[in-house]
Amino acid sequence: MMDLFSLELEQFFTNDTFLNATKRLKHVSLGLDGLKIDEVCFGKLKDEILSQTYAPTPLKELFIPKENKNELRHLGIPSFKDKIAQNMLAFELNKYFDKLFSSSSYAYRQGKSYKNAVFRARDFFRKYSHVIKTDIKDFFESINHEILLEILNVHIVDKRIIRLITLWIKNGEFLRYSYFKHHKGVHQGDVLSPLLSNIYLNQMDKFLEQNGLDFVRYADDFVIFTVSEQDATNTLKMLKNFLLTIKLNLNQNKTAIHDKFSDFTFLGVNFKGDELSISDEKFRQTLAKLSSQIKQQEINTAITNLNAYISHLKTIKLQLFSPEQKENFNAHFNQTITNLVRKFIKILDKKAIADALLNLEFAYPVANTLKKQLLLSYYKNAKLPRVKSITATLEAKKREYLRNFAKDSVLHVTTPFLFLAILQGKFVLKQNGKITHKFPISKINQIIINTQISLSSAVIYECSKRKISIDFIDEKTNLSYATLFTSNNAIPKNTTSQISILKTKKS
DNA sequence: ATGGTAATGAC
RNA sequence: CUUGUCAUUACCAU
Repeated sequence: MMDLFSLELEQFFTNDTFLNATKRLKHVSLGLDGLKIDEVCFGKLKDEILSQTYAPTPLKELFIPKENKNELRHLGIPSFKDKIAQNMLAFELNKYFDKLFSSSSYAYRQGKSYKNAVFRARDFFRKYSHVIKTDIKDFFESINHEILLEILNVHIVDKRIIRLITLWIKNGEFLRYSYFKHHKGVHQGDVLSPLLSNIYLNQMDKFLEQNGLDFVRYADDFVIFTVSEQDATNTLKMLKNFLLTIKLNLNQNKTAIHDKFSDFTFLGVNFKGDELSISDEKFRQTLAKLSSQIKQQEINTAITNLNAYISHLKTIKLQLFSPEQKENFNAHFNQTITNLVRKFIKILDKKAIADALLNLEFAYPVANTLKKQLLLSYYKNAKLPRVKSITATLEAKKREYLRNFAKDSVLHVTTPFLFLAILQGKFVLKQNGKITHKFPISKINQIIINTQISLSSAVIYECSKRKISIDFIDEKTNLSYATLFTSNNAIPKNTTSQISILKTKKS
C-alpha cells in the first residue's frame, strides 16, 4: 500500500507555520493587492482557506531581462498572502514528495545542490562514452494542468488542498489593466512552482529509470548517458515520444549528443569528457567580481570581503579552473591586492597595512615563507606607478568609445518648451517654430526627456516602428515616470493584442 | 548548537 | 516598485 499525503489543512495551517512562512519570504515586491507582509492577517486567511472561501489575488505580470541574454524572463508575482499560504503548504508537501523523487534529480531539493549535480554527471561520464545534453522547451509554462492535478489527486487525501493548488495554478495575471488567463504552466514566481515542476518531471525520471538509464537532471536541464552514439540516438527518439505523452517538448537547438571529445555546458560548467572547466566568459566574471571586492572605505572590510569571496570560490569554481586559468587567477589576485594596498598606502602606515594583509586568505595553499615574500611584494609594487595590463589598457579605451557612441545615439532633451517633430526623415527640435537642432533618425536608439516639451505623433509612430524607447524623467527626482516602447517586443506583443480588442465593437 | 543578515550561483 | 526554490560562503547575535 502506497503512503499518502494524509495531512489535513488544519494540521499545518497554524500560527507556528505562519510565522515560519513570513520569515522565509522576501519583504519586497508587493503583489497586486498592495498588502505588505505585516499587513496580512493570519486569522482571516486561515478562516478563508479552511472554509474554502479563499480566492488568490491575480498575479502581477512582469518581464525582466535575463542575464547576458537578449531574452526576457516572464514573472508572475503573487500577493504576500498567497505566497504565505503557498509557503505553509509547500513545506509539508516538500517533505512528502521528496521521498518519491529520483536520486538523479537535483534541483530545488533539500540537501542537493548544483555542485552535487555537476560532480555526479562527471562521475557518470567516466563510465559512459556518450551523453545526450538537452532541456525542455518553456518548461514551467508547458506543464499541463490536468496531468499535474491528476498526479496530485492520487497522493493528496484532503481535497481542499487540491482545490487550493488548482486556484493557484489557474490564477491569471495582470499586466497593467490587461488580464491574461492561465490555462497551462505554473507561474515563475509562485512559491509552489519549483516543487510542482519536480512532481511533474518525476514522471520522466521514473521513465528513464525504468529503461535503466543513468542521468542527471537539474530542473528542465539534464544529461543522459549512453554507451554508443546509436544508443544515444535511440534513447533520444524514445524520450521524445514519452515526453509527448506528458505534453512536453525538447528544446531542439539545445539538444545534442556528445562524445568524450566535444565540449558542452551543463549547469554553467564546461564538460569535455570527465574534464571540467569554466567558460572564458564566466572566468572573466569571476575576475571582475574579485576586483570589485576591494571597493571599500576600509582596508579590513575589503579584506573580509575578499576572504569571503575566495572561500566561496573554493567550494566549486577553483576546483574547475584549468591550469592556465589558475595562473591568470593568481596574477589577477596579486594585482588586485597590489591595487588595494596602493589605495590605502597614503592614509595608513606600513604596520597597519601589514596587519590587515596578514588576515588575507589565499585561493591556493601558500607556504609561509612564500606568503611573506608575496605580502612584501604587494607593498613594494603598490609604491610603483600603476601599469595597466595590455587588456586593461585596451578595455579602457574601448569603454571610452562605447560611452561616446552611447552619447551619440541617445537624444536627451533638457531644454523646456521645445517641440520634437519629424521633418524630412530627421528628428528636429523646434523653438517658436524655428528649427534649432536636427538628428538623423537612424543614429538614435533612445530618447530621454526630462523637461516639459511637446511631441508630435509622427515621432511616436517612428519610434514605435524602430523600437526606439522614449523615457520621461521627472526633473526633481530623476526617476522615470513613463516609458514609451521598449527595445524588446515581449510587451508590445501584448499591447497590440489589446489594441486589436479595442478596435472591435465590444471595446 | 540556534537565530538573524548579505553575498553568489544553479534553474 | 526584480519573483521563487535549493545550495554554498561570510559576518553578527544568543
